[in-house]
Amino acid sequence: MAAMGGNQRQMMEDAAEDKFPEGLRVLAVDNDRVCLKVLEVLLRHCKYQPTMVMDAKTALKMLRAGKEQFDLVLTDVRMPDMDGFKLLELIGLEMDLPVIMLSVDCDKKAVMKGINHGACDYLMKPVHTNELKNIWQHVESRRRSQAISHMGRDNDDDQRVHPGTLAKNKDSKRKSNEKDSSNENKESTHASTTHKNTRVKWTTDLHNKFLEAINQIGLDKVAPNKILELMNVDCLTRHNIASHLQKYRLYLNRVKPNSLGDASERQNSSMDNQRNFMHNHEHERWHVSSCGIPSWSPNYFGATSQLGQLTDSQSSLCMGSLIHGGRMSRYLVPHTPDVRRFAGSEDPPISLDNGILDDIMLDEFSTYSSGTSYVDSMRGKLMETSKGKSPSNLRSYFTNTPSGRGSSAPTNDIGSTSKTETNMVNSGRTISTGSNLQTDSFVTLTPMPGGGDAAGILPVQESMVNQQEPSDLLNGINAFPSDDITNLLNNDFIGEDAVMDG
DNA sequence: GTCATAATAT
DNA sequence: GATATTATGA
Repeated sequence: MAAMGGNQRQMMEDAAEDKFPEGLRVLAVDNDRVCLKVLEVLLRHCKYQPTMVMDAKTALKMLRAGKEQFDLVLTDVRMPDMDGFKLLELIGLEMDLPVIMLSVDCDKKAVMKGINHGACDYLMKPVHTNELKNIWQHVESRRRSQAISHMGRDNDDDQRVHPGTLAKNKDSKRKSNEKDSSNENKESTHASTTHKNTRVKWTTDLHNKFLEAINQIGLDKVAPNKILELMNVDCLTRHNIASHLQKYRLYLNRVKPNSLGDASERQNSSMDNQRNFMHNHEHERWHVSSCGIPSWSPNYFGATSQLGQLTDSQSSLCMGSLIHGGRMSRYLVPHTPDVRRFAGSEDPPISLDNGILDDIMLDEFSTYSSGTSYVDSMRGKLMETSKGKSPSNLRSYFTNTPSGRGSSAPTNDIGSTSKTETNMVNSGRTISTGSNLQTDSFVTLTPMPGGGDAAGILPVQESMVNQQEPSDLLNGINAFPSDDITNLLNNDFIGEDAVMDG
């Protein structure tokens, strides 16, 4: 690594001298035909090789296609289909290319926005030849910094550079794939448009699409390629899906381990339950879960982050209700996006007329609020917790993932883990009762292996959730104390007839 | 297509 | 440092 010094540097310099500024390949994007023409003339005048495009989407397509290699992108800020900032952002995400913004607007904010989004320069229109003469420097300096960053690495012969601003590429150990991409790169000395292997962030939207696809296919027939097809999302690969699917399955296994009891029997009875449930709770089943909150963490499939995402006021609303001996339904209120409606009111409307679910629920809660010894003891613990003891040990029961550092065999843990989880459900619930938990500890409540996970699995279509009546949501959520209910909820995803409404 | 595990992010 | 998430390779 350190052995590189002179030689490579010299080569870089040579390359730079050979190629810049002449022949710099510039992709210019502007929806204004006249501006574009002027720009083209100027660029040619500067001995660059301009390619002119009138809209950002086309530009992006060209860049993604990679047929032509570009060294730099010049883009207008204001464009109808996709503005320059968006284009800038996407380029930053997917490839390493210097982007220069063009605008008639010399507003400081706009400039800052451009720079913050990763633009390497911001030029005012009309652009002058002198300014264009210098743009090659951005390419050169970027190239240098790339080379330097490569010098710090062993034998890493590809052209990838720093992580992008919005997504980081992993560019360390790459094996067979690496060869492929470096071969591609050899087609041209300009590697600028090489795509980064971005790390996919599974946002709620993405996950919803994923679930939607699974629902369409049926969990038993599901396969990465099919999902990929149905999801129809650019930039996603089969591998991305496979990885996510793997995680999803692990999750399902964890919350509904087949190791407990007779799997087929369980399945059948749950299916019956499911039908009943679907009949009575046609809406709840899909709405229980999703909060429509953009980022799911730490337990994506469990609803863990839902409370984690709550604002302070929402959290305190939870606490308030709980502390006052409220029923479960109350503290669940904040799970819904509709909580804001209640933020200022004492009692959200709660209806509990959902037959079996509510009976179960009421049973559960009457027991728990009337103070059995078990509950009392747990409450005691709770109070300790709320006095500052970290409940993280409890949390681990809920957030426990079978994969530590990838080395453990997930399936081995499942049986025992989930059993523990099940046992912990009550304590989890109790915890929530009395303490003024921090959001973090609160989070532990939701992913109960029972309905909690059902809630987690169900993250579908936030819009639906948003429209949902709080009472519906509550009824759905309230289902989770019951194991049976839990099963049937889980079966919404497992059964073939799990169809998402809407 | 699935799984185990490595790499990376939090 | 532990854990979660995602990528990768078999």
